[in-house]
Amino acid sequence: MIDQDLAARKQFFSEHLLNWYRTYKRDLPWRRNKDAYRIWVSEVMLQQTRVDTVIPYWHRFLEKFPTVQALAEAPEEEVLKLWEGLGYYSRARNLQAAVQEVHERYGGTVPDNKEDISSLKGVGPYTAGAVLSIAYNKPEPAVDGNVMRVLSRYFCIEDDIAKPATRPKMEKLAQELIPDGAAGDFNQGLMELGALVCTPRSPQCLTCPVMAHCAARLNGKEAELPVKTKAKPPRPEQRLVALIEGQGEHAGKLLIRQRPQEGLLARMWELPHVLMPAAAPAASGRKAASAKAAAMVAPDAAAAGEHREWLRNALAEAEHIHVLPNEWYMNTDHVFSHIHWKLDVYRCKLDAALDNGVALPELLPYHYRWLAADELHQYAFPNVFIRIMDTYFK
DNA sequence: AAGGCGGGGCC
DNA sequence: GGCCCAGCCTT
Repeated sequence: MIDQDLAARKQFFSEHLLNWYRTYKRDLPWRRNKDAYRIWVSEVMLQQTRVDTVIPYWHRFLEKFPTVQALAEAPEEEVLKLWEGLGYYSRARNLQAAVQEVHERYGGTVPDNKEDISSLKGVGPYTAGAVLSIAYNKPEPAVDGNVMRVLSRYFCIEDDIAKPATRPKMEKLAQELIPDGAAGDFNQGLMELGALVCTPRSPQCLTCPVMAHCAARLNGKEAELPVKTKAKPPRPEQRLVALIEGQGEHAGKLLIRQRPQEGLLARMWELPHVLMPAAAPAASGRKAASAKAAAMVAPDAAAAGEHREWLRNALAEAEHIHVLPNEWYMNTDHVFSHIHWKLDVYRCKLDAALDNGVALPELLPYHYRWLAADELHQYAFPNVFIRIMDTYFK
């Protein structure tokens, strides 16, 4: 394509996308004003998370922490609790740390320049560009997955968008397209088009404001673009969960623990569980009754016996929690991007004959506590454990 | 460059 | 029930 055609194609895109956005944009709560803090919170929540999921979280979060100062001074457990179920919990911890820095170093005003805002925890190229353009109308690109998909189609770019090296190229292009004085609306329009029209599968080209000059469409390649290598499948982990039921003064309660400070689901609460080493092929465990019904099939007797023994030994050795596992209760799955937990849950009692104290020293990796049904709201749990405990408490 | 880090929606 | 959606961090 000669330069003049490319320039015209860019000009057409910028103009028509901006007009389309201003006519059809959704009425989202964080679009009601230009408060940089409110927009920042929305952008962090929207990382890897859909708009419909984010809206109720955003309302609860802003109601509880309406200002930079309120979030800066909040206890971390409260922040984590309001993030419960959204996933990627480091986003919440990074956001609070960053807001504390804004409170202390910038007097509560979110920085309006690339260098300062990019130095904040959890603020990468996308979030920096989004806040600068949407809140301050600065001509900075905000390239997320939607934008890469839209640009790769409209300009028929065949670079693999899963490769980090593709990003700078897309950012340069996105910046060149920003119309004078309209960075915020244009950047939001790019993402809005990706979310509503130029969707990952079955793009709605006939309603697209820039279809007339879309290179992928003109070449019949809108379904093949963007090029994106697939992620590796998550590695499976068989885990055994102890549903430890209190007795005596703890009757009706379950034993829960808080995860370590760092790593997966850091500082979240959960039911105690242990990793079961990959079973030998001979004792693989579960009746292969039609794969479809596998959702709730008990392990066979031999596998359940191995499970109970492993659960008892592992909890005793690693945690000094001595349990007597009883009957299998349920199974469920929890899939992360990189791990696939297959959980078998066993009802357990503490072994009265052995050390069954649960006021354990801080030296242990986990911190244990008894939980009553009406105390569930006080702790932040990953959804998978909420499901199990809801089932148990009815 | 590659891997760690959650959870939900669509077909 | 298997497919997809992905920014920022650390290593």
